[in-house]
Amino acid sequence: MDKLPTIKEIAIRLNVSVSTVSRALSNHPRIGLGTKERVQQLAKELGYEPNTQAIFFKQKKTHVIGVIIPYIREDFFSQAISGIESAAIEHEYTILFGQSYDELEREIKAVAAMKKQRVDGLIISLSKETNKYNHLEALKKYDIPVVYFDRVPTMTDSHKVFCNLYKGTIELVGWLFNNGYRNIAFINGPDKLRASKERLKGYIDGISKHQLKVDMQLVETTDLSKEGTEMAMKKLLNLKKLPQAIITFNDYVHMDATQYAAKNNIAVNKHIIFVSFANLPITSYTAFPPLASIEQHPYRQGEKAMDILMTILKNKDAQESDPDIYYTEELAPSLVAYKQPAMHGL
Amino acid sequence: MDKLPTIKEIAIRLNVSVSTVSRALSNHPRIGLGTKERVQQLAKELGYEPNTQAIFFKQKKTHVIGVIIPYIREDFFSQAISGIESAAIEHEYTILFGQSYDELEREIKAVAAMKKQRVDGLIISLSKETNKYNHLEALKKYDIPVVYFDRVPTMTDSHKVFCNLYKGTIELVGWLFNNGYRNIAFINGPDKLRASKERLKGYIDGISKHQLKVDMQLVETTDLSKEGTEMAMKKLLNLKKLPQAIITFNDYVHMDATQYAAKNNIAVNKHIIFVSFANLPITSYTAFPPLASIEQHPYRQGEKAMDILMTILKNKDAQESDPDIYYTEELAPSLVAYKQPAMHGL
DNA sequence: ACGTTGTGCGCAAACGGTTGCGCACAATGC
DNA sequence: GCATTGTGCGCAACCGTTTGCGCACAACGT
Repeated sequence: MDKLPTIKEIAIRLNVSVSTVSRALSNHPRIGLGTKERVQQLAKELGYEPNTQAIFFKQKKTHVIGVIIPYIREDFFSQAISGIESAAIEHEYTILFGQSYDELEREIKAVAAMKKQRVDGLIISLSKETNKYNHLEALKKYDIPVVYFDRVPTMTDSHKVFCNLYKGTIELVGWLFNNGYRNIAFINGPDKLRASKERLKGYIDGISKHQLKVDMQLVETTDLSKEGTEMAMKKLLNLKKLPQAIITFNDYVHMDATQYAAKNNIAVNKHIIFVSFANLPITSYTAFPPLASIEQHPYRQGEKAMDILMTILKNKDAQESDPDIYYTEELAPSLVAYKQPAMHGL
Repeated sequence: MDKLPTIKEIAIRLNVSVSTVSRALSNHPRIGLGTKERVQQLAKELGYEPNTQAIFFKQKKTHVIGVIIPYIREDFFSQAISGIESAAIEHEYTILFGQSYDELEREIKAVAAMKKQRVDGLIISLSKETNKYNHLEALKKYDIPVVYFDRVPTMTDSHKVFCNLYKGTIELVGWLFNNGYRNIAFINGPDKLRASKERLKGYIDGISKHQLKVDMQLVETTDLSKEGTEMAMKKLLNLKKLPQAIITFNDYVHMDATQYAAKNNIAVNKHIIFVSFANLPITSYTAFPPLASIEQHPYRQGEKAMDILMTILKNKDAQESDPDIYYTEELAPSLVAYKQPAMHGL
């Protein structure tokens, strides 16, 4: 409870000025050797530790970066934040944490909180609802750079890291094709999501690439709820010609879809095979794991986002900031095949 | 890039002193109505927002609390942090995030980082390795209160929130007994873990309570790795008399155990039924969900921990802090039964 | 002996606010 | 008419640290 030792304390005890103490501690050349030693000695004895709050305040820096994600419970985001943290530690930064729960309103509040705390930078994965960016533009006034990851905005004047799901989907279709599947269905996410648009484009181009006909009856969407997915599955299972394979939007949809299929007496991964996105570790324990999945490298996305942010901050310090440079890092997704599917339907 | 408006700015423009501006903005009674209005008007026009860093610095507060957990990827902890966050928002606090990855060394570094940032308080769930508390004791010097949750220390002079797993285990045994099971095995976690000790005590007392004989052959331990769990299962499946039910340390062990059992031609949840701890949402998608699970209320533990921390901080502000009061909140676990098991072996 | 250069250190401002105290003036009471 | 009380505002210190500048003194060259 007694006051922490300050530079002033040391100054008084040693009968020197605070500036001398400050310089002695930072090894300034103009300070005599003897004085330096006495200061450093006493500092050690007193267990002096500089008040970083005061320093940061003076430097107008906090050494804190904000991270806002939709849901920490989603494995994808907890991996991403781990990647961010690991990069942050290397640069001696710490992380201020906030969730948007996919709600714009919460996102705005979280951004405001970060602004209040004067974070040095912000890394964010946008909420599903985010359709305007005033709250994020506002950070420019405070000179707080923003790096987006995974759920990135459409505007080009922003720094971002993401996984190219267009290519990923093409790869997934290709893998199915190469394993002999032709009648490939797709349960996509909500239309307005960038992630959905990319996947759809990839699906269409992937199908076309192999000289197959794109049949929009094979494409359903889900709002990502269990019910939405079941409705989509119902339609697919009611088609005259049952699909041979189903691509799902992500592993959560996958799990709902396969569960529904199983309930409806489909031999999952035999009768119809399922492939997905996300590569959740947990799927290996599920009753019906996807036979292939597109890994989106959340950890690496997080690391990259932090690296970019650090570059921006360093440049800013060096007054070399060119406000017209925008960093974009596009990661290649990778297809993870869990098993070769038993050939079927050929 | 141009400077943010400060109180000084406003003072100069209005030709009043900074103190007047400061008071006008905080509605001090001694400031004339006219002046107040002019100040507030100009502040609005300029988009003035107080520099919280400066205020916090002066007040020696940060309005930030640190949270350190072992793994954010574990659903339990991501739920807990969500609970902490929700309570934090209510009190206008933000969260500085850190993981220990169950390593003491990392925990120490994370604590040091929090200390550096001068968090107002710390909420922590200890790493498995943590056997000494110097790094946490050190926070006392900085007057940073610590609240532990779930993985709490043994010492009594600490604030803590946890779920009584002793009672939970007794309940689990009782549920099995009531459903007709007698030959109940138990795969526990590492002996040194408090969580393991509690469960073991609960198991023994639960068994005894129903006039059954405690047979230590039915108790195995795992280091929580897949291999460790498989070894434990192997021993249990090799007993002359196969257990009728198996209690596992948590849902992760459960999944490894049931997977192993299935591979060895055990009809999981028929031949032997499985119950567990943790109540992961994901288990409902798994091939072999536990028939009952002990919910440990991570979200509520997080909320509670934050509430306690807030009480401590409030009292400290009011100078009413009695350093000898230690808050302990013991949550009752709840048993969640997924299905009534088909009666068996009677 | 005098200017030059180097060495060791202190003064004071600055970062952006808050706050105790005091001062000047007006209104009030008696 | 004089003391009292209230009103409106400014001065200056303070939080803990950094840093430009200047001062005093010594060592040096010539």
